[in-house]
Amino acid sequence: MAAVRQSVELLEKNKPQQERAKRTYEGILSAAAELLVDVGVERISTNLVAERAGITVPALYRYFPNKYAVLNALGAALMDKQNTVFEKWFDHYLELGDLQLLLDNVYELLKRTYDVTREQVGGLEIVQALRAVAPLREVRLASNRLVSSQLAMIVADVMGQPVDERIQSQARLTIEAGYAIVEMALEDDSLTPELLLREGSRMLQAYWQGFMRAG
Amino acid sequence: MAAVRQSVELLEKNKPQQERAKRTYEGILSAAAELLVDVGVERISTNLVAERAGITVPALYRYFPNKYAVLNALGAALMDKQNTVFEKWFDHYLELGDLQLLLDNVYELLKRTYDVTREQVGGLEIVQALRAVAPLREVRLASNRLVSSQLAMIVADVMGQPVDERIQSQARLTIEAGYAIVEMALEDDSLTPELLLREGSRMLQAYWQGFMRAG
DNA sequence: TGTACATCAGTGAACGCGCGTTCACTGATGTAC
DNA sequence: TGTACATCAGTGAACGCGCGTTCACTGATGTAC
Repeated sequence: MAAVRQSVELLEKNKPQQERAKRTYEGILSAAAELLVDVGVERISTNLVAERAGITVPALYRYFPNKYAVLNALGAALMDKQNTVFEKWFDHYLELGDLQLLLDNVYELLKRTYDVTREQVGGLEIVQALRAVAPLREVRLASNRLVSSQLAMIVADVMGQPVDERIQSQARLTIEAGYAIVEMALEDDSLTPELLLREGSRMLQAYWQGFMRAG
Repeated sequence: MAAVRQSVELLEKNKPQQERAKRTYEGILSAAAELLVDVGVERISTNLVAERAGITVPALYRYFPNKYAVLNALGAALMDKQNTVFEKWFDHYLELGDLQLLLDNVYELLKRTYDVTREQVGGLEIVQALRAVAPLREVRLASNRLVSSQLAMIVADVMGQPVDERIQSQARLTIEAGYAIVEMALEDDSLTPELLLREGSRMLQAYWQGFMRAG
């Protein structure tokens, strides 16, 4: 009797080609981001998005098959930015082949991730929609798994160890904890973001410090 | 022009008094939990909930003013269970006045929180709805703040320190990270929950170990 | 123990509204000649 | 440089449906006498 959740098309339809179309496309994403803040995931609709973007609904349907595809595009763009921050940071400090240098600069990573998420309108709401909306959940999971397996591989390589379950889950946990810390810093205004990010980086440092002594 | 998000009534209306009413009330909550799994937060509606609970919609409105109140009741019940787990664990190991004992048993706390969330139908979905749905977000934040300020107070007391911002954010971060770990263990089936919870507890231990040496 | 009655619990029917989606269309843009 | 034409972009109108919410109501439960 349980209704099986139908799979949802998340891919975009027509790509915008002309200048005007690109503005429309961007306008849809901006409107969606604003509405995520103003009315929330549970209330957002293609009608509302089109109205706020100043276009008619069929124009939206030209580019997106449904509202999940809009949220997906929004989420994918933000995750891309976050992943880029991570990769740049990682590559930069890895140059010397010394993991300790990475550890010493965890705060910088958290702060940059925080900044990039904060700069995006509705950044927090987007990230939380990725957690809560089922068709998007898998997108987020896949992205986090990818990043953490890259992390696990490189760390194992530098330390001359095999990529076992232990190191995989350590990497996975690190990524997940990192995002949780950033989200908390965005969400909670009773403590300053800097303080929370500081503490967060101390936590990750302490975690890896033990591993590096043991390994 | 930005639509201001209206505040939403989250409180229940009539409390069920007779036996039959209690069954109806519980049936509403169970139906909502199932639907959270089957159709997701963005699709759940009072109509769907009433239908699945085997009652008519006005019967639901007898107890809840809207769907947010239903989700709120569901979320509050789960957070209560989680907080109870925490408090029992905390009080139990604090008896000897030794924080180290608490640290040594962090895994147990995470595992019990994991279990209690897993046992609730739609536990993960409920927790994520609490994050993503704005009117509920504050409920979750308030609960986490309360628990972490209690933690901060007791820890400061045992260590003979004042409750400063530093210790407050440390406690806050611990609670938030704890829940993030549990949620990841529930969400990701590519790594075993036990392994992830183990790693999670190692992370929290390493974090506090440094604090206790320093303090 | 029986029943009348007050209160509690749930129903059926109705409402206006915004939702997602599609259609045949008009208008804008860019380019081949 | 001008224009005809193909393609791209967006519109207006319409649809059936499920949504939240309310109403006057019937039926169930419990208790005073």
